[in-house]
Amino acid sequence: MEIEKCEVTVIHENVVRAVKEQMPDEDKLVATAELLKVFGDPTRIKIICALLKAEMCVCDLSALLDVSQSAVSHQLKTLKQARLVKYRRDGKVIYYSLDDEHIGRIFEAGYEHVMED
Amino acid sequence: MEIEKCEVTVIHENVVRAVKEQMPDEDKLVATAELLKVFGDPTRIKIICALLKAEMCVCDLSALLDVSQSAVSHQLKTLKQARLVKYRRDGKVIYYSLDDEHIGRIFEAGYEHVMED
DNA sequence: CTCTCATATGAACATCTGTTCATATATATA
DNA sequence: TATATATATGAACAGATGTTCATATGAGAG
Repeated sequence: MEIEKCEVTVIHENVVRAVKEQMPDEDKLVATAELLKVFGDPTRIKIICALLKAEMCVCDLSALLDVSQSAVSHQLKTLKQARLVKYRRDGKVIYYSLDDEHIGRIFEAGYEHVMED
Repeated sequence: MEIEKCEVTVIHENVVRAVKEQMPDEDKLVATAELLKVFGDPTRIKIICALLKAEMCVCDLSALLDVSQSAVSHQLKTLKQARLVKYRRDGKVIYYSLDDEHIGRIFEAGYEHVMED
């Protein structure tokens, strides 16, 4: 009958119950974490920030950010999977752009917070 | 005199130059990535979401989220270091809350994007 | 001062992540 | 078809990350 105290102790039952009712679905929270995680890497956020200004191809991003072509390509794959960027092909060149104006809002929210210190 | 092609090839010089001028400081972008990275974990985003509703102590968070006391405490440390949460002591109990209403904005921006699919 | 309990912390460990390197794919051009 | 170039991809590896476990710290109660 060994029960660790803190696993079970709830100091403010009413608060916990009230908040529990207001909490969004677990799935949605996990999805939100997964989305924001994609913004949480220097290379990726630079790509996002760059694409906020103009659509660009892999070589341009590579030169602009001073990151290898392979690294850019790998990160673009991550961004694609998270549906943050879309692309169009024109001959040999593939142009990437942000999938959605919404993406900018998330970036801005983070950036503004950083600038307010 | 070996130069890999893509490291140097810039297909759209003018675009790259223009975007480069508009890019924020490297530091700020890295800081933004570091900030958003903190939101990119299921446990932490749940803590943030919970504290959006009410200030809570470690035990309550542990019970609410069904995560061990130790894990909650470790994550609160991360959140503290990123200045996302603040705390006040009342006897044995330490109450955590969001440091800033701004934090909610970032969460909401991500959450809303998730809900729009 | 001692006991209890809320919280913090350090080490260990398994997993995840981002880059590099080598190579493959796809498209245009000669 | 052969070659050049833009991009993608898989394996490998080092470093980061999140949890657990054991233990420490700090404050109130007795």
